[in-house]
Amino acid sequence: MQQQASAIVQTLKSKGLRVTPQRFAVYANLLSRTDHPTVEQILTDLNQDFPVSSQATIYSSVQALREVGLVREVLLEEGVARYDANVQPHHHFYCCQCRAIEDITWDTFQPIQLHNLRPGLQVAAYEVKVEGWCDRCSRELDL
Amino acid sequence: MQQQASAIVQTLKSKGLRVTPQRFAVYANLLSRTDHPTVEQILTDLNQDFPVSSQATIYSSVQALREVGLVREVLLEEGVARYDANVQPHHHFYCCQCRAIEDITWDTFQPIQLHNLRPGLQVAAYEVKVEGWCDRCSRELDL
DNA sequence: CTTTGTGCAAACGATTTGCAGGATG
DNA sequence: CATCCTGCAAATCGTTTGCACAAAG
Repeated sequence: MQQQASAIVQTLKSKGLRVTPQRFAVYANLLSRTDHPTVEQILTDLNQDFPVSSQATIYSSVQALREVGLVREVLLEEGVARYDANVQPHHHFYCCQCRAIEDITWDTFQPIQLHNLRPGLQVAAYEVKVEGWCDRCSRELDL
Repeated sequence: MQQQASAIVQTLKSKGLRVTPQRFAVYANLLSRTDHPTVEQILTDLNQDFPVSSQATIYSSVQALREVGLVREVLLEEGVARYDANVQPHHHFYCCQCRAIEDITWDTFQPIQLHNLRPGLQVAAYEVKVEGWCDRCSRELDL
């Protein structure tokens, strides 16, 4: 998932997006991590050393990236949207304790029997959402 | 899922909840519908003819019902929490167009192969989230 | 009569929006 | 140079909270 800067620029252009330092930084940041950060977390990360982007711009960048299919929104807990540059279909594991989110590769599970759904429903996508405790948290809680 | 008023009262009491008109109304309302309403929608529905409850009280009722396991929160779209009195495990279908939510019974799909998950993860629950278009919307959109 | 719930309004936090400059293609 | 983006601040919207009063057990 790691890409050269020039490759990222090409990707953005190929989707018809103007390449700005802020948009580049947001997408590069999302590509470099797998923890599905919130806008707040991206903001903190980007502006760590010196100001790179404002919060409003991160919202709009994420929105733009989402509209062209380079980023997906992940809704697993109340109140915050998280973002993911991995747009390949995959499932999610959510730790109820530390709230970490972990990807589960698509072929971990056998395909769902969508033909068992009642007729009339048109399926665009699906995913399995698994909840529980990650290694560390289950150890700390003695499960 | 339809229950007598007295049965609802019994259920609430058995969970150690004080029975108030507002709490009763919220739970009865959730039991009577399968569309996973938001707090706003419950409020509108309850106060249709005459005032029954305030918004803040619905939030707190839903919270109380959730804590004793009579109601579950459903997060399928950004920005709003929806509530469901069906606490049996089941899956969800979400219509991207009209935003309707429909339950999918648990045995529609074969059990997920949880043992394929990487070791260390403790699973508490899972569900399949299916997205697409419902009958009406797929017809209107000519899919 | 003690404890808990209700309703109002104010507070909050995530997200959106309006708008005046500024940068991109 | 026309278009789109950025950043700021104000606005919005769902949800939470503080508090005085009321109701439940």
